Amino acid sequence: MNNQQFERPIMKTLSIKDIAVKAGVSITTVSFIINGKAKEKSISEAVIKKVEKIIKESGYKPNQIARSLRTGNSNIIGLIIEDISNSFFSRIARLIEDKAYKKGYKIIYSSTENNVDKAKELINMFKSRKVDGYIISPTMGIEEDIQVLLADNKPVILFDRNLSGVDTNYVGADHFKASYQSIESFIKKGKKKIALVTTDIDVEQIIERFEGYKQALVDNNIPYAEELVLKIQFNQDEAETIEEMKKLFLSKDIDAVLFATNYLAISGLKTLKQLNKKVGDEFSVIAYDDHEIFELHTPSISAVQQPLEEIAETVIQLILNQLSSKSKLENQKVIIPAKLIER
Amino acid sequence: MNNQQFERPIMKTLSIKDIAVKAGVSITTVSFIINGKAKEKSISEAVIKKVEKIIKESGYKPNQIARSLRTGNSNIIGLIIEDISNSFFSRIARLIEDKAYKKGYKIIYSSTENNVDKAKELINMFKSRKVDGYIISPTMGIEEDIQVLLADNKPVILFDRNLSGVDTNYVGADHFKASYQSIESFIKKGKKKIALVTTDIDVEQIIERFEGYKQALVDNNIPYAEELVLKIQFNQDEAETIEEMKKLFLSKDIDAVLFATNYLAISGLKTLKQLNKKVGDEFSVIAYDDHEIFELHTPSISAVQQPLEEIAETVIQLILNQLSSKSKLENQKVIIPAKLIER
DNA sequence: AAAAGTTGTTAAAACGTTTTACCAATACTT
DNA sequence: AAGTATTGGTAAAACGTTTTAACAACTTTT
Repeated sequence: MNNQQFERPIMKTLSIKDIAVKAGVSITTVSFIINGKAKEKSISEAVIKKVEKIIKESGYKPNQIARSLRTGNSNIIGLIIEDISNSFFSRIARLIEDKAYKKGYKIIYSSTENNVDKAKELINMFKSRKVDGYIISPTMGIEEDIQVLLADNKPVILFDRNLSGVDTNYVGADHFKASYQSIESFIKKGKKKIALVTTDIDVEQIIERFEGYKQALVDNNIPYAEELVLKIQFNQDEAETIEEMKKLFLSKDIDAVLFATNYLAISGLKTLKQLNKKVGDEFSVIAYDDHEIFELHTPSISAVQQPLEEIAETVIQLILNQLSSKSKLENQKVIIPAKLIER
Repeated sequence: MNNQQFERPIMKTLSIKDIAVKAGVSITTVSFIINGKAKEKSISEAVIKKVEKIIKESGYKPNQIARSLRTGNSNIIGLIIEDISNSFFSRIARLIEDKAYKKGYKIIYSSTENNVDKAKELINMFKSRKVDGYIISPTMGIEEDIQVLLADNKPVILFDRNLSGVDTNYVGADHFKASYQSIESFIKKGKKKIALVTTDIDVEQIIERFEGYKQALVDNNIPYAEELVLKIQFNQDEAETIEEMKKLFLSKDIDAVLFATNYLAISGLKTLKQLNKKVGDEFSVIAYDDHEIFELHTPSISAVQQPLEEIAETVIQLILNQLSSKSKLENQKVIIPAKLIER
């Protein structure tokens, strides 16, 4: 690498003081004008105009850091998700970002990779950056940290998965029901040997999907058989996942399978492709969480579609309510129905 | 909504002063210890131990806002991308985040939606938040804003697409060559009527793909025909895009098509599905930017794969170098080869 | 024995805001 | 004419750090 060096010219950035001096008024006056308190503080129209003109011309932007230090809030919302490269999360993130942005809030996000330590660290980092509120798709084990946030009176909205130990806001889909309905749709088609491929992480939404699966079987007089449930280790290498699935698909005379997450479904489709086994009348598949792939696949794959837009909207609504209210609002759990898209 | 109210208990967060008082030393001493300058400032071993113990026990975390205000930097890198819900960007973002994180830097990201005004706004927001450096996949029209950042001596790394007007660092794939090779691979298979579906946005990487397409044709004595190039308006409704593609695919006796972006390829596959036209020997397809869909599609779709890992690594390397150097380093343009994955 | 270092520590300024409390001058009431 | 509001504005404290410059008390060098 070529390390030829240049001198660093120093360009002083403008401060409120510079504006005040230029306008011949006090810092206070400028501050009032910037913050829209000019009327309230009865600053004369002439002064307002003059200061605003100078601000516009000079391109002055208040230092948000100083502002945050003084006011104690940052207009930033921390978003903690499992993995931004998962399309479910990236799409939610995008929606949340858009909506927050329109209300003057910015988002800092980070991925936990479903790792408790990283999640805790992220919460700490956000805390020391004084974010105004938290939107979290939690991992197990951060209950206490969330309690601390709540004790500190910060708004916290959990989404996608609830944390049974903590009493806070939650927005998520009705996973039990969606799972139940998926299985019922299999049964209506005459399926008998219905498998479930799920992950081994113990989070509420995964458990619910599992429960929905079991309950639907039982309610329809099909005995629940443990060997038809494959639990894939989280973060396991995809090749290994495919091997495990192959075993399942080959050994039992399975005629339908519900995948509890979209990435598992994708691995499942890869598995089927390798086995040269076609999805169709004798072998039905439903994926949990829709994905562009499923629509395009030949044949198209049915999927449970979570109402992303609605989830994002609710999440942002809840947090903004909390942020604008001086007192703590009562916690809400919002369960939104998910939709089975049959293809 | 139930607005039952609770009182907000106030829990004072610890400051360095609290620690100093508790330890019976000055704030300065605590600060030195926190910042690893204890040795250098010859603080006694006993005091160091005592203060560290108190810090650990109390769970004190320095207020990063105050720290930023004082030092003028934030340990935050701003990442500006086109759209986090596009898998190319979300995967890059994730890699960059991971790598930055390991070096003690945090990432704030935001999407521009390829909108100049939003991009400018984001730069301003990052500026007022005093981010230490910028990683940007730029839109046209923000050249000046970037110049301002550079004049202010902030490290800026562009990626994915270069901005011809600005002299700064850039990391991207060799789009011209990858496109050229894709077309050549078509020609080797005996294709004659090769179409290009691209977008109308005038960014360098798109133009390069177009140039590669043209050049490969010319070099192989196939006349370039304007009517075989379809430029899709950015952000256009997908239904309309599909209509336009239908027209193209039906009207000319096209035997191969290169899609200049992965989302266009996905729309293209949907179009073909609707037309009941199969990808295969008589109709070849290559997508630019790989996507899980392409591997899984029946038949599998060839794609140009950008070396995400390498791009992310280079980007982060460049920016960290700049950040740790007190003087400005010479700008670098790093072009990384992209790989055509034939499926 | 005076000068020069070293060791261990600290007071106070500075970063750029917001906000409280206050002031001066004029206008309105009584 | 005295008191009271209103208008238009400001000085200074505070937010929680980092860092500079200094100091006291020793120790070593001359």
